[in-house]
Amino acid sequence: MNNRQVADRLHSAAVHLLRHVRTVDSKSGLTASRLSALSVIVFGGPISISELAEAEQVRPPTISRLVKEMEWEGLVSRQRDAQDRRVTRIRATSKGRRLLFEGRERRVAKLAERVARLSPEERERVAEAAATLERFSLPADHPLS
Amino acid sequence: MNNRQVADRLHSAAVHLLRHVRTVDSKSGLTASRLSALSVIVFGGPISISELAEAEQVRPPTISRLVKEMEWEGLVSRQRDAQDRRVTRIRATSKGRRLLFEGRERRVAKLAERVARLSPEERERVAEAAATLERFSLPADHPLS
DNA sequence: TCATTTCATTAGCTAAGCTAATAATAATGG
DNA sequence: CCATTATTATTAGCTTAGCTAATGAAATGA
Repeated sequence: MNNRQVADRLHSAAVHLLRHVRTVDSKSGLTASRLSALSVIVFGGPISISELAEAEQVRPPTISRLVKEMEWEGLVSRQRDAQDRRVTRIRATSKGRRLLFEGRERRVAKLAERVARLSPEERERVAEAAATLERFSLPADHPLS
Repeated sequence: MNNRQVADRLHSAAVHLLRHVRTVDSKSGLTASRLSALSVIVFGGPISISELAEAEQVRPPTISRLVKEMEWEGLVSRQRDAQDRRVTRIRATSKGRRLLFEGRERRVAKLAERVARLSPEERERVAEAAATLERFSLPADHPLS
């Protein structure tokens, strides 16, 4: 299998994998985008809008609105940076942290059902590849990398 | 690594992988959803709206609109089923086939850049896992499975 | 036959991406 | 030191893609 074929399979698998896990989101109140951003905020510490946008590979206005909504819902809070007053630092509230873990758990549980169906050999290979993938699909300077 | 951890990594990798490849879509005129649906139409032969919706794991109205737009753009054509006149069969036009291959190529090329950066061992493991994943992230009755 | 079921579409809502324009602040050069 | 430029974030307004509910049209079946 050449690079292109590997890439093609990865692409197709990723698309369908996410469609599959998305089915549990209605219960959690956290969509894929929010889960992902919240995860960066929780684990990547207080972070600015532009840093968050870059980490999430989207444009600042997209994150700006996401944060506004999450703030409204009490999942995150903002604080003006004392050194540079243009910047606001975003951090997760305890409610945000709790919802992240719950929402993640739901998605991951859904996926884990399928992981559990694999043969031990397949599971092993997928586990190894997942580690590699996790590394290579993040931008080099992603806060979680 | 337990099932949950494997699943967690897969989830995270899939999210960022798709964000990454999405950056090339503006040039192709084919978004992720269209690429995916068109792919099912091209390889899964003439197919009804409901079959397509199930294959894509979305609701019929979502596919209905997608097909309407792709038809408008000359990528697919419809034909009433002679046996059951409620059903329309969708098939790709030659333009649709061409655009699928081009659009896919762009996304996949973007991904392949990263695949190419892996060590031979990593690449091998990812390739094997991709095959497994492709199978397991599709519903059992997906036309491409 | 007529009541029910099935397939597809339409209408209308939400979420999440984008660009362009604007406001506020910081940094810089004359 | 002030005026200009650059940076950070937001707002406005557009698009795409998901959803449910309601509707029309065709098939099925009691």
